[in-house]
Amino acid sequence: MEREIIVKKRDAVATRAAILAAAHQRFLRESYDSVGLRDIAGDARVDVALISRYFGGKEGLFRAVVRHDDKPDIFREPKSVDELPAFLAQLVVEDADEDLEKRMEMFVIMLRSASSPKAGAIIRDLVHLDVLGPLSELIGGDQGEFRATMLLSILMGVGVLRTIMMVDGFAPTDDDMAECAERFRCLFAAALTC
Amino acid sequence: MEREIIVKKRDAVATRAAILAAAHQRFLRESYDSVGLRDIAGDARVDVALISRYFGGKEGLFRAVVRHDDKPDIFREPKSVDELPAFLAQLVVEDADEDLEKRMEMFVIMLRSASSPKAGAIIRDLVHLDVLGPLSELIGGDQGEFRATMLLSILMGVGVLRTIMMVDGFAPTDDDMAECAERFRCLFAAALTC
DNA sequence: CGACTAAGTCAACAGGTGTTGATTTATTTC
DNA sequence: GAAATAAATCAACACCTGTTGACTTAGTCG
Repeated sequence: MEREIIVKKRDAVATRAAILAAAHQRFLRESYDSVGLRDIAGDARVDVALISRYFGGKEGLFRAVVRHDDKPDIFREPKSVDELPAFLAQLVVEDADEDLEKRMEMFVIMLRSASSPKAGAIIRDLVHLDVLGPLSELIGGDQGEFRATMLLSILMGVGVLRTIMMVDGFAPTDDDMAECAERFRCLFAAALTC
Repeated sequence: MEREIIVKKRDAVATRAAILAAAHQRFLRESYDSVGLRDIAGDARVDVALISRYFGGKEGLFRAVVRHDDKPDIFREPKSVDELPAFLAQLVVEDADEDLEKRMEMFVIMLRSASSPKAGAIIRDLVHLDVLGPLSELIGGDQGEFRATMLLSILMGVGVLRTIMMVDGFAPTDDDMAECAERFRCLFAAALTC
């Protein structure tokens, strides 16, 4: 009986993508310092050395992860301030829409590794440029930056409690999901008008 | 010329306290995985081995840190729901009161290490028992838990943005600190009534 | 086919991690 | 003062970390 050997075609871009995907999943669940390159390499079924080769090192890999995927360009969409609360509420509550969920993942990755010295610097830049900037610009006014920070605080806080601290106080499981969304819409609106 | 030698008295409880204090400061600024026991030992001017001896290991030390200090018993004080928004706003904005600042430090420590596998478990327990429990009990009602989670989300979010992501959008430096506090009071009140 | 290049493998490195045992030193007790 | 006990030190341990260089293999082009 011959043993079946899986021969993987030699495809640089494919393995690069595999590494990137595996790293995304790992960084989504653990912090930068907790994740080892050998863990990622194992998931991607790839030799460890290839990571340092393709991405220049762990830091480069992390940078590639947070820049590559659907980055949190949530606030780059042409959206008026009026519909912002409802949009954000949907973003927080909604569970079905895969696209929105993908976008929230980037927030989780950022939250998880924000306290690591190396990853933190990368993340801080990303927050200022790609999130806080567009959001405060959208809101506008002299209090735009303040209110943008407030909105982002709520967003981050919900993310922290839910996915990192595993608090299930929001419980969008029941059919009262619409009610939950309405509550968040109200809260976001308050943050804008306070 | 005789070299001055500092002879440290052999005091178990004193060195234990020194280790605890050094660990507190380190965990306040970096994540559980980033901080090394040798860093802490160096700060406390103590041999590394003593840490594992006194606290049973790194995990035990971290547990001692988050349990020992002025734990976030913020919500254990007999406080009515009515004055809760103003109190939380003061907690967020106030910079002078050293006591409140000390209490917020525990939140930062929790946020920093929440994503580390080992420290995360310890923190999650702490959040549920010492923070979320009393807070939702204070608020009461069938929506108490939901609203408690909302309040804590804002609190956590502000902490994340400020001390970890280093976003200075709130800027309580100017004399408009009172205005800033009022904004937060309004936001917390909205979270309670939404 | 043969040469060339790109892709992947292997092993080892240098440095850091938390932890433990044996040892020495100081302090207290008889 | 001598014995006993607690406190602190030292050195080493396995283990894991990211990274690098040399090597082997697969795919391609002439």
